[in-house]
Amino acid sequence: MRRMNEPTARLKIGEAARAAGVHVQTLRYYERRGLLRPPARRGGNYRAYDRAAVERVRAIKRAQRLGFTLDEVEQLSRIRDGGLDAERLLPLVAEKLAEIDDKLRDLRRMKRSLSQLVEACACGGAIDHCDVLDGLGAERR
Amino acid sequence: MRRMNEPTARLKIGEAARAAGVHVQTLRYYERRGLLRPPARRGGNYRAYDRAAVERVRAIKRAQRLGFTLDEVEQLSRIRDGGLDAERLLPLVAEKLAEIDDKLRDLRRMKRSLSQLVEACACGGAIDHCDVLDGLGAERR
DNA sequence: CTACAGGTTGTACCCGGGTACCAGGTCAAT
DNA sequence: ATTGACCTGGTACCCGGGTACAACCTGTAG
Repeated sequence: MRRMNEPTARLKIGEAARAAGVHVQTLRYYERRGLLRPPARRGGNYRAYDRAAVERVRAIKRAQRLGFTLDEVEQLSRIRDGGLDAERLLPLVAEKLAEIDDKLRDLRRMKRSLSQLVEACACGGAIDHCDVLDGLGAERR
Repeated sequence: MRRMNEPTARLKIGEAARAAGVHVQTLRYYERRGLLRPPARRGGNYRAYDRAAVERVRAIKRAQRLGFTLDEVEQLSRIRDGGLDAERLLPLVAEKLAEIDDKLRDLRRMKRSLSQLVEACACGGAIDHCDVLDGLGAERR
């Protein structure tokens, strides 16, 4: 019996792309960029992806949504593969944490403004200092 | 006496750009895109910006940092200029609020992961499931 | 055997958001 | 009157992150 539990799935590129929620070309693009190690090949020279690759792609997209560039994702992974050198890792991560805090602050401010706007609208109201575009037009006016 | 308090500053483009923290070409680009109303002109056909324009640019940059595209900023301002039509405004804003919540969630998750990573490093440690890249490599592994 | 979906490499293009560069014009100081 | 910093419009280019297209190959179903 030659069957372990899920012996590394072997997805074709189209299947992997669907599984990861990206386009086929995106996978090839990541490979070209060095973000994704070239997968094994199987019959017909087809790329054979495993689940881990799919997860990695999902992770990349997540990191991207969080404001990391692909270059930064690359750095992070290189650091990890190089054994997580703390000396190199910490500054990078600290910087990212600071950025994240900035974004959190801005987003919270924005959320407050938008919520106020919605409320004002709901109250039928004249929103003359709407705080979102002239208001998003000024820190404070 | 022909002097009110700050009678709308009249900044040249370079001054306005410095004040707003962007490049001169960015102001012209925004003008071309219709994001910035063409400012008055003064002697020598120079653009004459007032403080409000500068504030608007700062606001645009803020909105952009929050993940709004320039097109969206345009929409938001058009809505506002059209008297803040609640029917049109609310769906757009609601969508943006949802997006903002998503981003907040992701950022908080990321922050947690990165903080854990930093701590683990500080403890000198082997961070094998570092939750940031294979971990940022997998939701849960 | 043929059709057809879906692979392969390669190169070119697109979009958003700027940037760079050019060949002048302008204004203030010297 | 000249110099230098800054302005003008116009056009071309760059970068990140894909996307499209061409020309060919593969493997399964009918």
